[in-house]
Amino acid sequence: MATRTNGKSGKQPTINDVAALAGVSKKTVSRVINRSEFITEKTRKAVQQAIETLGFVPNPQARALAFRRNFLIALLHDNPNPQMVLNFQQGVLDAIKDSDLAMIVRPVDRGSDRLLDDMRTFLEKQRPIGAMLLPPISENDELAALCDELGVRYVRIGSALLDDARHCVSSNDREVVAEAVGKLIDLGHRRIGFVRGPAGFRSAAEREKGFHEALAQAGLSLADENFAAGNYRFATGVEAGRKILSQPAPPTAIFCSNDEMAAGVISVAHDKGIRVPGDLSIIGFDDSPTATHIWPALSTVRWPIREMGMRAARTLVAEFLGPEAKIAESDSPVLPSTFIERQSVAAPARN
Amino acid sequence: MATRTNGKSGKQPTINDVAALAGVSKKTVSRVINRSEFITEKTRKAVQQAIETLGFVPNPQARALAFRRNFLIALLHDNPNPQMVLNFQQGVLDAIKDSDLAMIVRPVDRGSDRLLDDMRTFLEKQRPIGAMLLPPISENDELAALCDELGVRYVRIGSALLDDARHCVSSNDREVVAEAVGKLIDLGHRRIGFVRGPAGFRSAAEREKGFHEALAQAGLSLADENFAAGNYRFATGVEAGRKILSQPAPPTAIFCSNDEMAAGVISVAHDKGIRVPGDLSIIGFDDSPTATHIWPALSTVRWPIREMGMRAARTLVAEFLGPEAKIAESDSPVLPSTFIERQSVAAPARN
DNA sequence: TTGTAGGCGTTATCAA
DNA sequence: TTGATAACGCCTACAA
Repeated sequence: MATRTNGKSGKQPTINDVAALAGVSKKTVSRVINRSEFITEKTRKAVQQAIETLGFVPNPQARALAFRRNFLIALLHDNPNPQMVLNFQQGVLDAIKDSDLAMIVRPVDRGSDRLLDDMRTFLEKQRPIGAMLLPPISENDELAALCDELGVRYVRIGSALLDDARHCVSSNDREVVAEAVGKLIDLGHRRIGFVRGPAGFRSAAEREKGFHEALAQAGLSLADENFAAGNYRFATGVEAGRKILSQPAPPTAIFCSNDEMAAGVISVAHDKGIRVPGDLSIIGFDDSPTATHIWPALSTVRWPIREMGMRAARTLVAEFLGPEAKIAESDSPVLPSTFIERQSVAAPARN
Repeated sequence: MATRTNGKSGKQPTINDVAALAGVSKKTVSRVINRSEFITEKTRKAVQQAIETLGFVPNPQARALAFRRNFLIALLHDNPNPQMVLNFQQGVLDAIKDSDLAMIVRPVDRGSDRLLDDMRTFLEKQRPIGAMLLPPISENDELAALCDELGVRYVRIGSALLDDARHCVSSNDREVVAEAVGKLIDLGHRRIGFVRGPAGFRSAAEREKGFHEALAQAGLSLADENFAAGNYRFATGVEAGRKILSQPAPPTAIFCSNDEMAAGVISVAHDKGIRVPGDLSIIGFDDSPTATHIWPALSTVRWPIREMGMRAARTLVAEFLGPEAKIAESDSPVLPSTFIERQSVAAPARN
């Protein structure tokens, strides 16, 4: 019994239908699909023609089986912040839009002791071409090693270079925080508070370094009573605000390591009748929706997260995307962040 | 040449390896994998044994090819709000955690005139078992029809019943808005403003109905000057606030159809020196992160979005999940929302 | 440059 | 209840 080759049996047309219509072998069609070089322009056109008249779409499942690899890229994250995850997804999808790739999303539990096993099962089952690791799990070296072991490409997203350029996309948190705090100093602020992110997070460490760099450059230092450690959540911003703003002579400005904590500090200021920015300037980090929704609107740092998503996808699977997706050797894996000035910053009322 | 059947060639063991080790045919192994009934307990155990010693995991790509169907469920959304999308994803993943299913995510552009074509290509390529449509694209009947045509199951998420119970998961926006506005009335508010969502959105219409229901029940009505139409974005909340709060005798309370617009109204109130909730009570909708990040914290309505994600997955693919995922006939597809009281609501200062 | 034969790992068919 | 054989749709190796 010959393979069914009619294109009208109600099913999707297959490579056989295309081959029959174009009068070539299915291998030739396969070559056209996969952009092989060894094809005469003439046959290529004939095959293209047949593909179009039939509306043929290669079956990804069959390709996946033959290639021993799924045309998927996986996004692994621990939900650092929804806006970021979604913006990143958007960037990835911008990059793979016209390709054969799809994205699967996998939230993971960074705290779980089964994390590595879960990831192994997931990667073995899905066999994605590559995986993108968002912070903070991107900082986990064991995960990267696991990807290597399983032959899954990976890219780690971070606040600083976490790996070599082929495996990393990052922002420049340290630099841009130094710049932001520098602006506070230029405005005349001398007593500047700092709310740190959670211990063990690279982003928290980088932002802290940037803060101290700026202070050191101006010959300033951070007093213990102007420092608080949070965990990037609103509630810890409130705690930080209560601690720092309860002093008789609180600082005239506070740099918070993310917007959510900055919102917490601002809300304490409102409670205490401290005017922002009149009495207190505040800077956050992330440019989250919160930054513009609170009052006054928050000066903050914008991560180019959508661009990072696009870059991550290109770093991972450039050859599956168009030629414009190619990344030059000279392209840095560091995508610069931007300081955004809004209403929460002003010169200090008095010296 | 016989099929390679050694389990040690560095590759994953296949069904052949299992069959060889258990001394049965591969079809029998297949039956065990797929929980066929026509298997002696004895052979079943022998096969199980072999599966475990080999650490065999069925290859999803091969299954997908043979089944002509990918073990995927697709999440289609138009990014209504990141928190919601991510919470929904989380719910879906809760549901499919221990199954063979994975989730692919596909943001779409509701405005694009290629929307239907894009969706068709996507669904034909990926061949997911089912698709989940988030609002507002869930309201698009053509999309649902497309799913039907392609043999892809679907579930539509909405603010009200958009389809029959097998194709729908919804909240009860109308009721809960009526309840929330009822509370304002109980507190003594008589002049209550309303900021509507964008025209053409079912959620906006449902919330509007709920608002008018509550007013009607108390014999009140909405004055034109206390009404504004927004598009769910912060900026339109600001516009609405400017319009409604510029009157000589503005309302003592405003219901906003989502949190983002409520934040805009509150920010205008701050600008004008109108105290919230002293002079003006505000209620939002969504219980987004913004609701707790602004000052004062916003009374709002919480959508059970994570539960809806879980329910959507179960509605779609109950038979792939455990028996506990089964949905009874009597289970309503409506998951009730909850009114959350925070600091933005109080009794009016004077009558 | 193109085609033939065979394999990827699973399920379906139908006979035993 | 089980198994041999043929799909599923595409790709690789090798031959022409």
